[in-house]
This record gives sequence, structure tokens and C-alpha cells, in this order.
Amino acid sequence: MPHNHEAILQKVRQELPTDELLCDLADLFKIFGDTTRVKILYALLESEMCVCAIADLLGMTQSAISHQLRILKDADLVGRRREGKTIYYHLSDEHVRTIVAQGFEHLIEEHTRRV
Amino acid sequence: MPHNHEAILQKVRQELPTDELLCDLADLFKIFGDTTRVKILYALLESEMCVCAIADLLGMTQSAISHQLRILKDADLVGRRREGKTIYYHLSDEHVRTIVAQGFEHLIEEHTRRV
DNA sequence: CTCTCATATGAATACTTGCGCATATGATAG
DNA sequence: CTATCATATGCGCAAGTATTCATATGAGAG
Repeated sequence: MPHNHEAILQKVRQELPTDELLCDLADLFKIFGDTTRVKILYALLESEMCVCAIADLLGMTQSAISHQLRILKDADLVGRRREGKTIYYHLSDEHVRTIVAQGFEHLIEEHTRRV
Repeated sequence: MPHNHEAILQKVRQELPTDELLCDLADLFKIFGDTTRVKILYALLESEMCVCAIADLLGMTQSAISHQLRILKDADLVGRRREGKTIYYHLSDEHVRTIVAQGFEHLIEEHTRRV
């Protein structure tokens, strides 16, 4: 007969957040899970930048950057400011710094464990 | 003529980590960016669990869970322990807790801002 | 050895997504 | 008004990926 794990299942089921919340969480991390977006966020850690400057920096199309900035904006990870024809983007939240920093720490630990 | 942003570009270029590091970081977050994997990680926050218990909990195939666990294992986010025929998975790292917690905080702030 | 339970894995499929092209919007200058 | 610079967006394609099915591996019981 298959083995039993009802006891643990009950306990975990109680503590597990709602499906909706867990999906939102995954969606948030999905945004960090793309090289282009991570690069943009990292650049904005240093300074606010306009779209074409970011495109220059990453060697990509203005269109590609605009698409990604829209995603970051929809997630409230960046904000923008207009100055004439130019639009400057900036981080909207200190959590970005913390999340990125924690990611780094894990990478470093993972790496040192391998040595 | 197009506007100039060489000054900022130089500064940002200096501070930007290597491409490889940024890719690794994105790859790490990519792992958190899937509902099934987030659920698994959240469950493991509460207790170590065997594969079929997780499959039960999420109402998914044992195969699907196994595939995802492999990805989590390859990223060193979970470890495992054998006990007879059963294999118990557990979190391998406290950073998982921190990263998830920060994600939550952002979601909450984002939500309160909207009200 | 065989049989069964627990888990892992390869293949096929359906779905998602990042990118560039072409074009639209929006603001300023003249 | 028109022309130009900066940015946004719809479309199409190529690449990636999460799932399931079928099957393989691996451990313990008898």
C-alpha cells in the first residue's frame, strides 16, 4: 500500500497562503527572471536613465527596452518622469535593492559551497 | 540631433557587474518565477516532504513535481534525504526564506499603494 | 530471483515570451 | 501647420518551458 502523509499534508495546507497570493509572488519573481530586465534594474540602481541610454548601454533596440520597461512599470518596480521629449526611469522601491541583494548572496554561497 | 547621455553611460558601465553574473542572477529568479515551484518552496518552508506528498498537496502529477524538484535541486535551493524507498526534500538555504519574504513585502506595499 | 512502491527521466505537445520591424503617439521647435 | 526627436505599441516569429504520458531506475519485501 502507498505510504501515508496525511498528518504533514494537513499541517502544510493550513499554513500555505492562497493560490492567488502565490501566483502573484511567482509573477513578481518572473519579472526578475530575465537578463534584460535584471540589467535594466541594476543600471537604475546607479542612476535614473532615459530609454535610449538604456538601449545604448545594453546594445539593444529602443523597442525591446520599451517593452521591458512597460513590464517593470506595470509591476510598480520602476517609475518615470518626463523632461521635455525625454522620459527618465528610476526604481520606485527599496525592495528591489533587497531582493537583488539576497539573490546575490545566494549565488555567492552556492559558489563557495562548490569549491 | 539625438540627445547626449555619455556621462551617465560611463558611470553606469563602470558599476555594472559582468554579464555572466547578471545572467546567473536572472536564472536564479527565473526559478522563483513559476507558480508550481513557488508553492513547493513555500510548502518546504513548513516541513520537509516527500515527492508524492507534494504532488498530493498541489493536485499535480508525481512526474511534474519530480521535474520541478530537479530544477530546484540543480539550483541548490533544496536538498534531499533518503529513507527507504521514500525521498524527503527540504530547503537547503535560509536565503530562500529571505527572498520570498522580500517578494511578499513588495507585493503588500504595492497593494497598499493602490488603495 | 520477482513484485511493488517511490521516484526519475525522455519525448511530445501546448503554451508562453522576448525580440525586432514597422508604425503610432506625444512633445518641442520653427 | 510641418518636421524631428523620444518613446510606445501591435504583430509575427523564434526560442524556451511546464505539463503529461510512458517508461526506466532503484530500494525493500518475500
